[in-house]
Amino acid sequence: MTNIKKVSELAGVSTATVSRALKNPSLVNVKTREKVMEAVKTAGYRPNWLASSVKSGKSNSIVVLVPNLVNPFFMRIIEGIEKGAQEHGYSVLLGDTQGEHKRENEYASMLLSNRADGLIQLDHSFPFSEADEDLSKNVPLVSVCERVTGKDYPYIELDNYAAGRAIMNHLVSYGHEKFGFIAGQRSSQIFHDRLAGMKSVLSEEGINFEESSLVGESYDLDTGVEGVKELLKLPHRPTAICCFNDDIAMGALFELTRRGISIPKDISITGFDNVRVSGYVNPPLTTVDQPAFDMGKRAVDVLVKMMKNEELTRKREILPFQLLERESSGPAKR
Amino acid sequence: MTNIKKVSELAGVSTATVSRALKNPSLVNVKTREKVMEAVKTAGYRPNWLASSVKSGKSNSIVVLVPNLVNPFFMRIIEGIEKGAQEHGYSVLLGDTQGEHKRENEYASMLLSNRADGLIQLDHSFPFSEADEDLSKNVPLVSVCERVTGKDYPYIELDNYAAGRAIMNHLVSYGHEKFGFIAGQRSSQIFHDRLAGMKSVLSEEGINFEESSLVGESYDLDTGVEGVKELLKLPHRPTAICCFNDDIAMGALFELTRRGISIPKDISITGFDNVRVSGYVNPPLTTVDQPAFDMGKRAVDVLVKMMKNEELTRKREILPFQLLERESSGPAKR
DNA sequence: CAACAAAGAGTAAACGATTACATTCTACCA
DNA sequence: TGGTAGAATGTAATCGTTTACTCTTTGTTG
Repeated sequence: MTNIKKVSELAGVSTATVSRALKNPSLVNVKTREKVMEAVKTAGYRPNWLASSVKSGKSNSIVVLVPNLVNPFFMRIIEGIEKGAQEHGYSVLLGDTQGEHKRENEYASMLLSNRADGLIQLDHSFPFSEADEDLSKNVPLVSVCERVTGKDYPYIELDNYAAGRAIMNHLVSYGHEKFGFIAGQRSSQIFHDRLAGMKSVLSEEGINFEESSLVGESYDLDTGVEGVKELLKLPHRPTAICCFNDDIAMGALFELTRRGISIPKDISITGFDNVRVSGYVNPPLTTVDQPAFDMGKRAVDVLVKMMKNEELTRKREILPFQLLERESSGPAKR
Repeated sequence: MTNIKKVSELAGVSTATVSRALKNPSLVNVKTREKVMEAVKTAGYRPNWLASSVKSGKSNSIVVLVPNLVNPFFMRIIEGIEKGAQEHGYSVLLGDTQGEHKRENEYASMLLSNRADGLIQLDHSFPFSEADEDLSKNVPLVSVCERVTGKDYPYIELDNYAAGRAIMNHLVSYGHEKFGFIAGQRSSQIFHDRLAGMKSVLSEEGINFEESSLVGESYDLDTGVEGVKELLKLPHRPTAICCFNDDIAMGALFELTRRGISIPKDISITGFDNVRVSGYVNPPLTTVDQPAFDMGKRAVDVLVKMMKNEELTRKREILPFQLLERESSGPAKR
């Protein structure tokens, strides 16, 4: 192992000088500096990151808790996180939780053992009730997409209420009156926000919201398939189906098409997230674009502030969304 | 900060005893052990991971170099890596390279500064020619999917040659004679393997391979769209299009459908990877299933062996593939 | 020319753990 | 009863850096 001592001997100076030459060059004489650099080069020396970190007490790493890596929307967020982390000089530790509390706890405890300095979650589950009590303390934690109910951790999201309204306004303007909804977990805060937004438009239009028209409990393609099956059994078949993400919507689209139901002629479909492939299915999905990359990047900005104990100007960051009216939605069939 | 010294004072023992009680309990008397555990609990002590790592010289972390996080096939591999790493007690550092050598180099140098002990790449580009020369040494490195040409780093992949043959046999058995190919980077080894497999079948069948039928240079949905545009301009329109991954295939499917060309009646399409959504487009894609999760997990197994300086029984791990004959391929139009 | 500031470099003490070695104590056996 | 093995614990060195503190040298100013 080539350590700082070897370099110092090679350069004929003390280890302190080597360290200064590398980290704080202005403190050492130009000629010595050059000698040191020369020695560094010939020795092939790289400062031991572990050692510096132990000294500073900072690992310069952040953990990202992701329920599921295969979701391209999450991954886009993580790309943003990665970029932001890199710019701030942090590394990203991947915490694939698969939704298990045990794993979430494991990754989160990295904060307590100095393996990581902060945590970003793409879920709303941490810190959960049975979580390690030390972790419920004021650790640097930021939520993206979701917010933690009852706690006041900062979070980055978009105005899901407004987005819900936007989708529903769009459909209502096409004359739809009978809706189906395929959703994810009921515990999700953003689910309630979006639904509330949609309901607000419905009530303005004097349209009833029926509990039976809300089906589904998770987020994958199959949820869309099963959701459609359920919705088609309803006494009044919906003319528009709002899905809470693009995967669900693509599943729904698949099942409807398979049954010979034409989109959007017979039924309109909307998604959410604007994952890339949603623009390449037939027909392309009407959906809400979320600035996923930016959300990730902003999350890091906020987290870095917290880790540096800087004051946060606000706990809540709302990013803009955009309704993409594509071909999966159209005039209601009468 | 609660450190081992505080705990030792609280328990009325030396720091050595505390350390032993935690890491090597059999060396400590039961009663003392309990006292220590008690103190650990009341102090809320967690061993400082950085400090232990400095001592051992091992960071117990591995870096994963990914060209692109949004690809669900890569992400499935990474899920496998994550799982494997966790089981072996390693953490995963995310290295999103976006295909840039500079970034690859940055992440790879984590190995030299003790920030990580090993590296897994989902790409074939590292170590590239201009790479830091220290990195070209014998570092623990495993490639998944791709292999590094010219070097003998271990790699995990499937028999792409055979998979290429399987796809082509399938199409030939449907009577296809005129093919189009939409591919990714020419520098990719697996690309050549698959193409060679396909060509071998063609030559057995006495079918000519035309250079002009091979288009495309990257891996995304647009590559499929553009590829189709190009292929349709050919003097003899292909009756089957082989795409080198599912994203390309879905792009192709999208563009063909948009032009009113019916799949598979007019043209058959095949993909590769079996990403989840490929079974939920209309029609579902004929593709090759790769055991992505297992590939990731196996890569970690191999890497861990390397990091422990154990002997590798073999450098090359070939995993089984499966041809999924779905509805995007069918009898050739005559 | 005395006095003092500033620059440059070295010494040694941290950081928080682990562990080789030394020490103490008990128990057992000849 | 003396000797020894083994268990249990403490002391202090160590990992590779960083940095507070000290010392020397040089330059500046009244």
